[in-house]
Amino acid sequence: MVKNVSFNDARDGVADCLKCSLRESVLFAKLKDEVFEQLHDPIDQYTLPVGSTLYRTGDEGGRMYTVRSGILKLVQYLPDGSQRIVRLIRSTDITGLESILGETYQHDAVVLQETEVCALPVRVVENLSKDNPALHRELLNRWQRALNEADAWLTELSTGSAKQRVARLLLRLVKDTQESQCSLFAREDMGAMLGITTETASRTIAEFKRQSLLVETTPNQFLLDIPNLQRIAED
Amino acid sequence: MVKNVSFNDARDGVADCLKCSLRESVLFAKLKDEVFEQLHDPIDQYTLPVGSTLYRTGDEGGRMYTVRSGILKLVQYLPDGSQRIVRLIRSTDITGLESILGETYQHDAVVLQETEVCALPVRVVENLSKDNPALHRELLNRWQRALNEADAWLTELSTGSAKQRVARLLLRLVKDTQESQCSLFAREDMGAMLGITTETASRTIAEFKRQSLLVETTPNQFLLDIPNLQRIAED
DNA sequence: CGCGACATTGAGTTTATTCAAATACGGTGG
DNA sequence: CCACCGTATTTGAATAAACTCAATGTCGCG
Repeated sequence: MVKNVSFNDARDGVADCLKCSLRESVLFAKLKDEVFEQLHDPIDQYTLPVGSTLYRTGDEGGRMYTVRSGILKLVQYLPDGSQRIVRLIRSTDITGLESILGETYQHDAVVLQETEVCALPVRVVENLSKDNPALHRELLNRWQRALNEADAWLTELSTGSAKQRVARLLLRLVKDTQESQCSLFAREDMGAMLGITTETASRTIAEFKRQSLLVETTPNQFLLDIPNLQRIAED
Repeated sequence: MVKNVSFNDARDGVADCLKCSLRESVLFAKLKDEVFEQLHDPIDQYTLPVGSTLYRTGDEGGRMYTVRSGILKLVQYLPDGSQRIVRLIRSTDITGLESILGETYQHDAVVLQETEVCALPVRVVENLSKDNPALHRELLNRWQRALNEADAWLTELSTGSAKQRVARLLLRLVKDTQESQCSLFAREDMGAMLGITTETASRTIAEFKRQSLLVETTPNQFLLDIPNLQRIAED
């Protein structure tokens, strides 16, 4: 069990959106330079260590977050206390969208790999989207993206045998990148993503290693045998 | 396997939104009467029989649908052809939201109980939402609602033992209604909702019946023993 | 070096799946 | 109205998969 670290003191400073290296792929991609200069509400940047919590279920955040780098898990809990990871948030993703509706956060957002985020006050996003149809449309896109992701987790990661699920998770982790290289999560987290136990996750990964479907190049960096993993994922 | 029935000939006519009995709870709830009178694009109404398909994955629909009555399943398919039901759509729900982004539909939408829908052309919704912040906000709400639902299916309906999942599904089916009464789906569909086999779904339901957790009052109408189902769902 | 956290492995048990058979059910046509 | 057909449900038995609980290994860090 990972201890809860707050991120109060992780503030790096005010982001310079104009010079943002992710400007192309971020929520604000379509905005003109002039618009940024109207921003009097500053956009804060944070760096969050592994195990820290960006926000918690039920918090009244009032902020959405753009992830610049790193990985977060969105976690929900069952009445019996067991956890289920419902989504991963990665570079260029946005999380906490629900706060724009005035809702409290629906998940715990916990850092799996050191993460840099920009905090966007809801007020700012609302104002901007009011007279920026492009931004507004981008918001809808993000919502739909989250929904597609949620559906994919159901269909791909919560259906079929443990071997299939693990294979599909691995393929998902490298899909975007050209590389067939990726790093893995703690077995407990993999279990919580796939709806299987920690032990089953571990056994499956261990077996994949023995079959050279996974080869560890450097610590926690794995090369995947994509064709054979695909065969497992599909049949 | 249910045969595919198109709904081409199911058109009932043009809806009279002003007199809509669901006006309060529908996407257009907050619109003023005058606005409806500006609608030159008519809103068609359809009645769909069980087993028919409202839209298919990949269709370029250009329409969203408000469900007036009945139940639809949203289905996705795995490469091996097996199906997974990712959500149910019921009275006052909207489906096909993705079409407002110009995307094709992400699911097959298949009728489980005779369903009445109103078809909203994307063009109409876009125009209305342009100068109706309330409608616009309602759209966002619907998106978030779908997302919450997707997450809940993952957490509640795809986690834990078959007994727990079935119990949670049953509780979900009566949650909105005051009654502890509900009708059940085909076992094959229940399996596809819960990520279990048809046989396991059947065995579990049969066992619940023997334990009087479910009592059939009239054909396919069941009274639920909610407290005991809750016990099963949670432990 | 040794501690603590995590990963792996083992053995036994439970649960779910598979494949097959039997039963119930709804609707149709005689 | 009843017999019959096709479909869905239920049940059975054997098998396979995943889970539980416990022990052992491994790795990084103080």
